[in-house]
Amino acid sequence: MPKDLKQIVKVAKALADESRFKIFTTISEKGEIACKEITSMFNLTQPTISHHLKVLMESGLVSFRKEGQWSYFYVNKEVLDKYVASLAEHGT
Amino acid sequence: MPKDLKQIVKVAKALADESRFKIFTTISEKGEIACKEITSMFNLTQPTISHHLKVLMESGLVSFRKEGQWSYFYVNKEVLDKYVASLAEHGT
DNA sequence: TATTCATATAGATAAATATCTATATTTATG
DNA sequence: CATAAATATAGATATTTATCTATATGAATA
Repeated sequence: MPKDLKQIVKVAKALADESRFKIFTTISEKGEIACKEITSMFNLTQPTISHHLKVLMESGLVSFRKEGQWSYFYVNKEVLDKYVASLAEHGT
Repeated sequence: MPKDLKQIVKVAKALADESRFKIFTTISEKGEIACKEITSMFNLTQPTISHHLKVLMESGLVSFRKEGQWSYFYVNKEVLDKYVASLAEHGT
């Protein structure tokens, strides 16, 4: 059993909602994206997007940098890679 | 956005609970294991284990074969690999 | 400084779900 | 066939959570 089990499960949880998974995919595809633009792409309110971003951030999967009044979110690839690697152990 | 998004999210959901993740890991490590033995390894009742196995099965991550009164559960590696691959696209 | 714009937070609510107890189902064996 | 053993199902409950509206915070600009 991995010792960072809780961290792994946190990442799994972050990906375990369809809306949030789509948001994650969008961030990944864009490289960097502001909350505003994400909100414009989904049929969800700004606070709901903000909530999902928070969950993604708390899992470590996503980080952000502040630039003026904008927050630009991006995928933290090391965290994703670590999650992927920890699962890949169980594959072929 | 992947077209089998719902399937991917189902797998993510299956892994998004600590107990269930541990059960999954145990199945993977053992190769094949009966419900009974899993139950003996966790501080959860047999119906709860049975519930988690059902969720894992419905995600496709786990399959089983019946042998007499025992059900032997095992990881469906193609499904895991597909999940891992779909995530790895977003990594380095 | 007043206003607008981007994001975050608070609080409410409905839906999902992890867990339990009790019971059913299925298979092996006396 | 009766009993035991392994697993599944039903139903209840408490917790989690996805979403919303309303509001706060912080930054830019007129």
